[in-house]
Amino acid sequence: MTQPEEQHGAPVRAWRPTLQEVAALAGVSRATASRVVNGGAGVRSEIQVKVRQAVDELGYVPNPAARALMTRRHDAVAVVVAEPESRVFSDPFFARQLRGIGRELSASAVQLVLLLVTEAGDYAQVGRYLAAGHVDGALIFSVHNDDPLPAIVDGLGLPTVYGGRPGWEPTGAAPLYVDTDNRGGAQAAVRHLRERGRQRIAVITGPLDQASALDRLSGYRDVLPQADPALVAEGDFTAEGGRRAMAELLDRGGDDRPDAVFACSDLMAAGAMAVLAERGLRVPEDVAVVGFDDGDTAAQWASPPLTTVRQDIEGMGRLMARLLLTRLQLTFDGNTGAAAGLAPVVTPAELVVRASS
Amino acid sequence: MTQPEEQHGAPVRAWRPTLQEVAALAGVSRATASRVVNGGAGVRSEIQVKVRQAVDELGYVPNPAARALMTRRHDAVAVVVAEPESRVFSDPFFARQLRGIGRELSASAVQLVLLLVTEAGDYAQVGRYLAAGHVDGALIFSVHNDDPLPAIVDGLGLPTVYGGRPGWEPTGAAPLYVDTDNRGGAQAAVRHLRERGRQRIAVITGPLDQASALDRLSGYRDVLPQADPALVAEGDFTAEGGRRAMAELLDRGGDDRPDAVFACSDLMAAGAMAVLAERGLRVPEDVAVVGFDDGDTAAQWASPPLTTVRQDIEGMGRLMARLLLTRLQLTFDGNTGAAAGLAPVVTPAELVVRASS
DNA sequence: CTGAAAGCGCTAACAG
DNA sequence: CTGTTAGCGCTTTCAG
Repeated sequence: MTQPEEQHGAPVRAWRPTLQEVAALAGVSRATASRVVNGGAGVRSEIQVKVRQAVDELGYVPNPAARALMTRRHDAVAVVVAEPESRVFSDPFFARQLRGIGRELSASAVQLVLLLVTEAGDYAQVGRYLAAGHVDGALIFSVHNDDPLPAIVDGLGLPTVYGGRPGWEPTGAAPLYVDTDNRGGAQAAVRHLRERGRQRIAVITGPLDQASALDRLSGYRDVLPQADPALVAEGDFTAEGGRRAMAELLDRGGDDRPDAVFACSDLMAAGAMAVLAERGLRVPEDVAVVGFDDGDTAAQWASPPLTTVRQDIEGMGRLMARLLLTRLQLTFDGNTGAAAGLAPVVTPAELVVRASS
Repeated sequence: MTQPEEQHGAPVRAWRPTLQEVAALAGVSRATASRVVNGGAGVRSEIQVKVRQAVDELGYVPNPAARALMTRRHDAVAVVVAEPESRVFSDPFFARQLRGIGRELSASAVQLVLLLVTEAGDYAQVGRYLAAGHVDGALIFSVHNDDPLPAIVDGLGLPTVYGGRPGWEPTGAAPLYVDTDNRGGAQAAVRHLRERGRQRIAVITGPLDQASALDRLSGYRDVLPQADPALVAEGDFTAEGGRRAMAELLDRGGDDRPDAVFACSDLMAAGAMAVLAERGLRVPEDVAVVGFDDGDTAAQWASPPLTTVRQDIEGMGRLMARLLLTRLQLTFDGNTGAAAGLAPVVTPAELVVRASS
């Protein structure tokens, strides 16, 4: 008996059948067995059946390490999420995008490997992981302007798709990304407030080292180029940040307070509304509020329900995955992708009017 | 020239240095190079230096596939999340636990592979993935009573830790899990409402095929064994479910409506509060509300702020990871773990009183 | 259409 | 302490 005796019920299946044994049982060579396992192209169907029987009988599952060693493919992609301010996960935005990605990948039997960057030191670890060639490609989120990741994947030549337009100057190949029309959405939001007759429209921005935050601010400025600088407060996409920014806006103004505020995320809008409530200001009578995201929770459960800019978040996730997958396919075929007409995608952002404005 | 000519800036580093070349450059054998790369135990420090220089010079990174083929370890664990009702990601609960797990694993340089089960068919895919031996262990969340996953990992003998007590009868070894004191927390919540003088305390439960939901309901019944059955409504942990359940409770009662409600998740509490607001019922004057989770968003941003049962969500995630890691270490040492005194952990749940009750 | 042979890059005995 | 020798399990030319 070579198997160690178990002390408990669950048998640790330390030993797993190999292709060799499948071949032996089916009475064919390893090579043929391999062909069948990989689709069976060019194998007599009679033999295919025998091999598949053997596979079932033995419960054979290919060893991915061995396969990867040979093929240099892993059928896995990394999703890299940097959350320096531990923001990502309190925001449903990312979660929904992740779901879209998961759906799309699992349809192609490609594994999703989630890499969380929590502390600065993790960048090196993630870099090593990617450099080791664990995965065939990467999806990278919420890149800040000083983010080391783009340089890393660029240096590695790892096929990558970004979530949100990366704000850095492209050095090598043009980056592939999926983004919302942040600027257009912001314009629509601000225009809406103006059309409602609001005179002093404030904005609570996201962190200004991120392209999405900058773009939304640009949209605001497009519509209100002459706006009082005191109407702009920087937030960080979190509820707490929205809270702080709103308080700041109110404290600044004296009695010339804003009569509307465009918060660049729903979470910040929620924070802002909490402050307004505390100060006895009614929404929308005294101050109209518009958010951005429509990532369910915040917008729909706020009272009053939040007017916001909707993006198809899950769809963006799917798109990212799809883009990467075709890029990988092309790479495998020896094409770099850019040549094949792969290009960034910008999805529309649509204003949804509810009671808060 | 064997390397394909690049059409674009980014060089695809198709070729990567192997241990062989590191050894050659350092003037030692592969074996020695390998030893150095793996810590250098028992190698003259003089040679270690030479090898490390070669590693740096060449930018060598070990090929994980080759290594796994040999060692049968992957330094990766799977996190399996089944979200049949697409609930998981709208709930900050899971996200925070994930963060705890990520922190703990990255401290041990163990990779986190996220497996999302979205549709019924995905179970087979996840099963195959786990069976293939991609990972050394698994963390499994939100097991329902008919969940096929426990049987799968059990059959595979894959070291596993559950998030939340699995509600099935243990067949093999006793399952390892990390859970909150759901029952105790629920008792505290209901007792609190009773002490506040509430007479008709309703409960909005979670999905009753999940242990956590059942345990919370048990806590309610512990305190109010004689409660009117009409005061119990089944929810599903989502805001929308809470909404429906609350409406049901109000419609049932006639003018004998509840004067308090214990919602078994914050999200459901938020839904319930929305319904109460719509019907012109004040919180807490007319109906007191208590939630469960304290997963930031919902509880803190509700108005009025929600009284709820707090659990250390991130800590639970860390604990799960830690438990699995020590279990893996033991497995590697040839021990099954149960023998070594590894046991489930139940963390405390503490009532946090805010304005809603 | 099938089999034989040659590794992919690495680690783990086993000698020296 | 270090090198030599065998593979891990799989795919993939290349003959037949």
